[in-house]
Amino acid sequence: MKYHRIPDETIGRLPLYLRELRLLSQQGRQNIKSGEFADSLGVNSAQIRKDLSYFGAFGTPGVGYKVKKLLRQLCSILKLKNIHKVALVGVGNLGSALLSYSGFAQFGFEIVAAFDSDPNKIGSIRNNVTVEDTSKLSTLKNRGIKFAIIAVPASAAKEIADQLVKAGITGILNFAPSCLVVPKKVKVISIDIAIDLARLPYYSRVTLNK
Amino acid sequence: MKYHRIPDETIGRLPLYLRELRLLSQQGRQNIKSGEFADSLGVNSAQIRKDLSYFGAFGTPGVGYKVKKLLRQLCSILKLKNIHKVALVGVGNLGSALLSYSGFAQFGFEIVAAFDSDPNKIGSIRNNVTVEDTSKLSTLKNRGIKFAIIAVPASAAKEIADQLVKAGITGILNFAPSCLVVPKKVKVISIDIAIDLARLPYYSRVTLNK
DNA sequence: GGTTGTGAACCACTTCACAGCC
DNA sequence: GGCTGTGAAGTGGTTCACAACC
Repeated sequence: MKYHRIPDETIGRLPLYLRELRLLSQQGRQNIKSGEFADSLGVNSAQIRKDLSYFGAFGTPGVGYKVKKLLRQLCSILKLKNIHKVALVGVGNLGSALLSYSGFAQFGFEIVAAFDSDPNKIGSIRNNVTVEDTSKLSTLKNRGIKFAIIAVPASAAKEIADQLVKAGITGILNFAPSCLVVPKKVKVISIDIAIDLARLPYYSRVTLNK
Repeated sequence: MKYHRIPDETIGRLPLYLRELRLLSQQGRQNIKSGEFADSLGVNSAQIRKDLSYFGAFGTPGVGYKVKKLLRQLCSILKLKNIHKVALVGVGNLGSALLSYSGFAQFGFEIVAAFDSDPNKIGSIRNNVTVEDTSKLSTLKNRGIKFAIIAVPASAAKEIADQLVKAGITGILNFAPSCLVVPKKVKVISIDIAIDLARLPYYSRVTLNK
């Protein structure tokens, strides 16, 4: 295939494919065709084949894809073959929930550090992680931690992001309702739960009966 | 302007504009020009003008937009002028965090009901909300609740979604790692935190030094 | 003079459709 | 025969650029 820039949209879908393949694998499925796979994800089958084709030819014409093999390939493409250490900043309600969230493990993520600015929380242990003072964020550089989750109030997020960048973090998952400005080499993915919720009413047909 | 179907992408950005306008309003700003507004959000200024133009002409040539007026217009477009009651299904770690999350209020959302299948949780009170048995989901129909948040394990999500649809819910914010199939009249927005995190390593330049 | 609102141009992603292969 | 991989066509969102307006 000729060279093509790989769309961000494609990268966004690959983890979804991975999630579904895991499910198929657990169900004992050996093979899957792009058509059936697409149906279960609610996308077009050509979309899946095209997405995969950016990275090589993983299937067999007339047969389909081997579930386990494709699973490994996707992990490799997404650089999920090794365990990734993650730092959590902000141990409030949301941060605490994230600390005990089991869903990260399946993609090889492990929260190994937690930070907060509240003296009452610093030093406490949650899910085997000791909460450290945010002034210690610079130590991440020497601890092999490249990813961070921001779960602090909007007012503090920009400052935290700056410190994370200085500490050599290359990827940030941001839950603060704030637009973060970072150098190009750092990737930020922002999730604002309230904003996602705020999109729903628009689509809701106004019904006259209550 | 001629008729145009309004892109989903536009609807996705409007709450972001709303969030930023709130900030500007709090700072006492009276007016904002699309150029400055765009810069603060990291988007193109024509994008903002085009997004708004789908709904009417809200600005003044040569001057810009009145912050408070635009704020009201956006609330109106997004149907956020009234309080929206929300039901939460799944009172685990994430669900509990969502119950005490203060960010929903600014868009007029209020979690007024919570459901779980765990007998130990049913009947308990959290954030002034009594946890009910999931078998009571059908009562939502008569309680004026049109939106729901799913925060249950993937294995239970499909079943819960079906029950929510039957109970007249028109919008779902889904945190379960599962593709939900619902009638067209129901809008689902899915957030899978682990999947968003799983996109980060791909973008991370592999550095040789640890 | 400066900014909005918007048709037109542009660009990028999606879908089609079929050659190639099993 | 059936499905993959992919160039080509289609589609839709983004950006340009400027007329209209304050």
